[in-house]
Amino acid sequence: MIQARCKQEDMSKESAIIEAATRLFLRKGYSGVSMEEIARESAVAKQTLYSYFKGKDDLFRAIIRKQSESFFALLPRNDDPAVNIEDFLYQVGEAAMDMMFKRDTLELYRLAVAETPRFPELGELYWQAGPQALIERMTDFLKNHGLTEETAKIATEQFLSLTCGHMLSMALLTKNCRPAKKEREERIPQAVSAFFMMNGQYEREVS
Amino acid sequence: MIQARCKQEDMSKESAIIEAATRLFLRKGYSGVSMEEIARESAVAKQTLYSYFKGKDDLFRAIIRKQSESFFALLPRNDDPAVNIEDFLYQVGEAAMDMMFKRDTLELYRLAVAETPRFPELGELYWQAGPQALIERMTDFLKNHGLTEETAKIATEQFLSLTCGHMLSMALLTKNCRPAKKEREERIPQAVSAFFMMNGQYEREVS
DNA sequence: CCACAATTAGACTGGACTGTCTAGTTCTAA
DNA sequence: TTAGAACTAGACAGTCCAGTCTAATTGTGG
Repeated sequence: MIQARCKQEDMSKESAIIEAATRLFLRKGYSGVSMEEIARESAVAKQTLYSYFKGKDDLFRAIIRKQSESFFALLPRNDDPAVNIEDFLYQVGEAAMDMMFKRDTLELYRLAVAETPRFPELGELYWQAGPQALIERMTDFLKNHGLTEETAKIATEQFLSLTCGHMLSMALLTKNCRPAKKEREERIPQAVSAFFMMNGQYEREVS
Repeated sequence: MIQARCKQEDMSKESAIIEAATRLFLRKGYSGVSMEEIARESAVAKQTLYSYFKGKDDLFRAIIRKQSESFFALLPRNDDPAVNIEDFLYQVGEAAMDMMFKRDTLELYRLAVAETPRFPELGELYWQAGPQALIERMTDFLKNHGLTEETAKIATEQFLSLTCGHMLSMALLTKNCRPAKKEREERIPQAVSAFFMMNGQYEREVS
């Protein structure tokens, strides 16, 4: 009565639940959402909800887990050793910021931070799937371009801190306010030139 | 019956409430604490609670407001123009990290991030009283030492991102795990030398 | 000693929420 | 066609909580 039927309902009950729950959790936080609301929003009976998921925490874990993985799957994965460092830095910087400052990513980040005391493994997971994964990829790339393990790690952390650090702190403490594309973009060349100053031994063939 | 009486109960009801509520909110978050619990913990009747504060949100706002101001009151406030830049950077870096990575500060930060959607003015307040205040002080200092407005602002943000950025992200997503003093201290000279590389025109008379 | 204010314990209201249960309905596969 | 699975709506039990109310107690100033 509430919603038109779909023919291909094989997987669609579960995915409707997941979709609605994701939307609600990202928008209103863990405590802000009730199972009834999720059931209503996904046009499914409460019983069905509980037949797919053991309980609210189980559903929440599943949602956030899936969501964080799919978010961060978009992180740049450039292991072409032919690319020079400068181009790589520009790519990573831009991709990382585009990703990090999307509304949904910020909300997920907020949610992860907020619920880390209650669901510590989600904070861990989020860190691993997101920032840590990016750090590893970037470190590997730099190692393949002649930096030592230690230097590569430090340079990576510094580069990401420079691009995202300040604006991330600010965005997390401000409702509905994300940095403008333009403002974001100024930070990349700053961070790139900082990188080269601190690792002066590398060539800079591009402008 | 529960607790021995104190003679000087003038202000002590209210301060007992504030103290207990602060402890509880920092430990368990907004939704995780009930008014009954606060009343019990501060050895006060529920009615008294409501005579001092209009409701849970009113109490919460008061607590977080006060707490964030008192936390950040400890931020370094060095406007002695005789101090050279390098010393200043070391001072600020150390103070900022000591402050930022205390358990209570991290919990407050987490709380502010978590409740920003619900209490936007608290996120704003936290940002103003904390990071923003530090940025302004540091920017002023640098302007008094010859940097332009724009350069000072950029250098400040970069310096703070470099010292705190990466470790803050990690600490927020990890329960009960703060970076060790030793690990924190390595970052300061890195950030200081980055500062001077990017602002090469300034003398470096100290090691 | 009295009047009044502050405080207390605890009951209570009204509402929200999780998770279960029931009884009926639709879908599907044999 | 029919049996069983999946699903539905909605009631329900049990818990928790914010905020109010009452009746009693304590402390204090006059």
